[in-house]
Amino acid sequence: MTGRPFRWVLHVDLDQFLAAVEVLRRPELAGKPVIVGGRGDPTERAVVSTASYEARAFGVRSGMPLRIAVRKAPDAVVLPVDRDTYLDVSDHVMDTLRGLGVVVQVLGWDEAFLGVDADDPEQVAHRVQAAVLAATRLHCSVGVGDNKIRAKNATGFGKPAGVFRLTAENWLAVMGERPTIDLWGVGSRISQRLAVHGIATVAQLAAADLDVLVAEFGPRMGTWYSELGRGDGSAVVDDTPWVARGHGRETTYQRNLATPAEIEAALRELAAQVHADTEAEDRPVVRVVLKVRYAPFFTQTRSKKLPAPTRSLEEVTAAVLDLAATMEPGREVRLLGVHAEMTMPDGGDDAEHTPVRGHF
DNA sequence: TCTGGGGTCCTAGGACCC
DNA sequence: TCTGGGGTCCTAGGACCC
Repeated sequence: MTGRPFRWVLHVDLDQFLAAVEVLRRPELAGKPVIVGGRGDPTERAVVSTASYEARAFGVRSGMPLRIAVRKAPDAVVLPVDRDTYLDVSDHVMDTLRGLGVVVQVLGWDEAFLGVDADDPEQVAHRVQAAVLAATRLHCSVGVGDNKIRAKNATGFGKPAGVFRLTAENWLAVMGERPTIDLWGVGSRISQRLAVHGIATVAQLAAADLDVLVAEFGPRMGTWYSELGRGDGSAVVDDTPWVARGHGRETTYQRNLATPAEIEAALRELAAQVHADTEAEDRPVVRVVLKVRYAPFFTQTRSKKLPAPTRSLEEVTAAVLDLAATMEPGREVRLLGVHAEMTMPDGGDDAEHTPVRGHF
């Protein structure tokens, strides 16, 4: 199945997902500030994955260093990230959604687009919320849109546990005066570059000269940002299971690596882990990427297409060590990452591509 | 304040060929 | 001696998302 456009797109987003799952299995945490991040040790180099609403009241945000978070909320309970549990709960949620007879496009652990042709999408949204709550005791918010962009942007207005509709009719009224960074796919850098051209709000982006955007961002991204400003986009919902283009492993070391021997040992370990991930999918590696973050904060990447696709750990490791030979000698290494791109299975690359990166 | 780990996609520019 | 224009492939780096 390759997906089709729907009359309505629903964007379902679980509220404070990781923190909510932790509270479910430890009911005594209900109502308390809860922070999920790293290994649960706020003295380590790690960041917040999710904070409960009570912790957010202290100014804790996801992506914030754990050390800073506990300074803001000293009484918060800090818990380690438990990926396997969240994945199990996520599967249960997605199965529940599929059980409602809608087309489900999974976006992440706690998010999905639903394709709906009903006359009353809010009624479907409330049915979705009730079903998810009954099956998992988790609350979710639902954005209703006439395409995926509007549905995705609508969800935030429904939080927590609500429903909000955003269509061509009310897009500018609701979004027009908001800063461009509120758009899905516009981050701090792009919003700054837009501001240089006098584009600070969504309405200004919607009215901006396409030539200016294309000159600044290129033909593809310029056109994309122009559409984003108007809320235009695809209403195709596709339930084809996601096939990863590659796998990577990254480690930030609690103490920087200094000697060539410890760096090589770390690279061999990462290469072996990545290789195991590609083996598990039974697809050969076509390209390897090495990412190095030198202390304190300077990142380099090196990549290399392999002469031929390979399944050999020795060849993958050799390519990684080859790339590592260009690393700067004598500098302390804070982070190492090894990423492997794999061949795509036949017909696995015909999905609709969106310049919003990283959804899966 | 000091920045994780899992990803994807886009662009610029160099090398090379005709 | 001075050197166009188009295409493709590849790498490095940037930006964004959850």
